[in-house]
Amino acid sequence: MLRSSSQGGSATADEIRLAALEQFASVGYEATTMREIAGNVGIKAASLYNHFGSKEAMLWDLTLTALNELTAGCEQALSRLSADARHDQRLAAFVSSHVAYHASNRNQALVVNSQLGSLSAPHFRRAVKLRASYEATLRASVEAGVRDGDFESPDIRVTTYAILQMGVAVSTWFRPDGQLTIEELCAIYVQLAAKLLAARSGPRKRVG
Amino acid sequence: MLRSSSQGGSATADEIRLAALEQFASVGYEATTMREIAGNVGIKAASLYNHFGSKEAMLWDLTLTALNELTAGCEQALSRLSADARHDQRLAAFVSSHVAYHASNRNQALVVNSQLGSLSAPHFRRAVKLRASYEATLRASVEAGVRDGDFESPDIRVTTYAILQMGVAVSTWFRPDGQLTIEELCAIYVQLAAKLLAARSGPRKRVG
DNA sequence: CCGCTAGACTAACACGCGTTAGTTAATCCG
DNA sequence: CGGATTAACTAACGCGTGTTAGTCTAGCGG
Repeated sequence: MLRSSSQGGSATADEIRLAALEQFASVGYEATTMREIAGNVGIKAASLYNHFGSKEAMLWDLTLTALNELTAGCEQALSRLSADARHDQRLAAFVSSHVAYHASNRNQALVVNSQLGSLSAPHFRRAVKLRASYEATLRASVEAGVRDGDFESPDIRVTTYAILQMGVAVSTWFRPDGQLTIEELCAIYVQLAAKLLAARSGPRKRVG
Repeated sequence: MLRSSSQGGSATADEIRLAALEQFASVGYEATTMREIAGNVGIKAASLYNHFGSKEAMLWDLTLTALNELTAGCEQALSRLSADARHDQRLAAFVSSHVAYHASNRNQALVVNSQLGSLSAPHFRRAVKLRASYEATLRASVEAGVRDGDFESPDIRVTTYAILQMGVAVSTWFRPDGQLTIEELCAIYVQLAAKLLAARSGPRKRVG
């Protein structure tokens, strides 16, 4: 009875992921029923268990891939920079990838940002750790910039949260058919983050 | 059988409000059971119906008072300014009251910001309207400042959301026993908002 | 002092939930 | 071509939900 041995790869599993994600994002995990998810895929609730061991397993699957994609996007963006890139360039790279993710993957972002509490305790802890390490990446960047005098901030931790959070909020109001393209949006947020961290004297010249 | 005629005023009703608010904020409306709320008050679930007509009525009660208090705080802060206050002063007043509310009333803020979707459709619409008018207050302030050249922004709407959202996020991480007092916190956010909207040339002198 | 009301209680209902068991039709591999 | 596997199905279970009905008791006003 290894019902749940091959969890994951099939095309149906991806349809389920999509349906679950949409439902979790729009009404929340607790308010979503297995029968609704199944209905949106075109199967019966019991058949979901051929692909996922439980409802919570779906949420965990979605959460994990979302957090991994978010982190990967950020690391990729930073790795594209030359090793001696200026602080404002690193900041711009992070913010741009952050905002792009939250605009392109609104449902994933919504789930990660408001349904984590429905995970089992161990999964919740792992998710929080992943998110914390993502946040630490930005904080380190901000700290370095402040240390070198390129940035100025009344409070590094608070400012880091502010930058992250204004990007996260994009997932709640951005619409792809709206007035702004994702590229324009990223550019705006890069400017906003730069202003938030602007030093009174303007950025220093790098001392090679 | 006018069970629900006198909804509201008693001391028990307030205990219920408090218990429901805490539960809604910490695990969400859908995951909260009437038996849990009742248990935290020290009564049985059925007795809740002597004070509130339904579970949704509790959420609506909490939502409405939260939105009203938020709006009232902001209006009060703005009304304390002299009529010819500078744009940066108006901005500071708004941001300060915004952040103070979200730091002092974390549970209320959390409910308003992530449980609205569990309201009935009519109540949901009213709540969204109230929140929109609150947001419009800030937007108008930003627009006026930009028009007069005191502020500069790559996109007024996006910047308004950014300011609001970085304040909202305070409710998710602020702890009253942490390193920052609410006053310090407000001061930080006032500075951040000012930097976000800073004009390259610095604020103009007012032409009286 | 008595009747009324407010507000607690117990008991129960109808329903929907996540999940399991067992079965059946299609599809893939040797 | 035949056995095994995949993945759908129907049926059902046990439980917890929001809510209602009806009862009991303490306290207040006339």
